[in-house]
Amino acid sequence: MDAVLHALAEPNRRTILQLVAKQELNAGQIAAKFTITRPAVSQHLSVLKEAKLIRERREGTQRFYQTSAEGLQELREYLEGFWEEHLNNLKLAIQTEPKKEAP
Amino acid sequence: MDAVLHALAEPNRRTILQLVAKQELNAGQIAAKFTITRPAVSQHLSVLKEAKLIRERREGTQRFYQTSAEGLQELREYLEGFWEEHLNNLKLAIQTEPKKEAP
DNA sequence: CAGATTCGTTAGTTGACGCTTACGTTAGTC
DNA sequence: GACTAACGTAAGCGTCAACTAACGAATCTG
Repeated sequence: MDAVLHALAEPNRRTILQLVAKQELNAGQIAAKFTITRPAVSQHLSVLKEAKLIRERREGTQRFYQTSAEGLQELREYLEGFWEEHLNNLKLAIQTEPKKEAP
Repeated sequence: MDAVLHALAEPNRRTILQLVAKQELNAGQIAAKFTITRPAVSQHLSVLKEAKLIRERREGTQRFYQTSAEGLQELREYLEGFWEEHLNNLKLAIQTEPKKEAP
C-alpha cells in the first residue's frame, strides 16, 4: 500500500503510467517523451514496477512496459475502506447528536 | 490532484485520516495518539486540509477535524480514468494482434 | 568475435520533506 | 488586565528522493 501511494505521488511517474496505460511502450519510447534523461525514467519504472502498477515484458534487448491492474486494485480497496468509515461516522453522528436542540 | 496524492503518501497522515474518519477529533486528541509532537501533527493537518481530505470546525480555542469527501472523490475519479484507458488498451491489443499465429 | 543497440545500475549532488524546539495568537477564566 | 489552555507558525536540522553523468550487462548483426 505504501509503495503504491509513494509511486503515484511523483508527477513524472503518473505521466509515465498514463502513457503505458494507453499503449505498451519500451523504455526508449517513454524517455523520448520527457525532458529528463533515460536513466531517470528507468528509475521511475523500477518504482512503478515494485508497486505492481506496471508489468515488464522482455523481447530481445528491448523491454516493454504496460499497466498492471494489481496495484490500482490495492489502492481502490484501500479507499473503499475510508469511504465506509466516513459514511458510518456520519450515521453515528446523526444518531447521537439530537441533543443539539434540547438544552 | 497532486495535493491529494502527496498528502496520502505519508504514513502518519494516512493514520490521522483514519482516526478522523471514525470520529471527529480535535488536534490535541489526535496528537495524543502519536509519538510525534503536537506541532508535527498540526503540520500534517495543514497538508490534509489543503488537499481537501479533511475539514476544520472551530469551537472556542479548540479545532475539530473530520474527513471531507471532496479530496477522496477527486482521487477516485482520477483512478477511474486509469482503469478506462487500461481496459481500452487491452481491447485494442486483442483486436490488432491476431497476426501472432500467421508468420 | 567486434561493434552497435537498448537498457539497468552506480556514485554523487541538490532540493524537498518531516521532525523538534521555541515563539506568537486566540479564546476563555479569575 | 493577568493567567491558562489549545492551538498554529517559524527557524533549524537531518534524511530521503530525484536527477545527471559515467559505467556495466545483455542481445542482435556483420
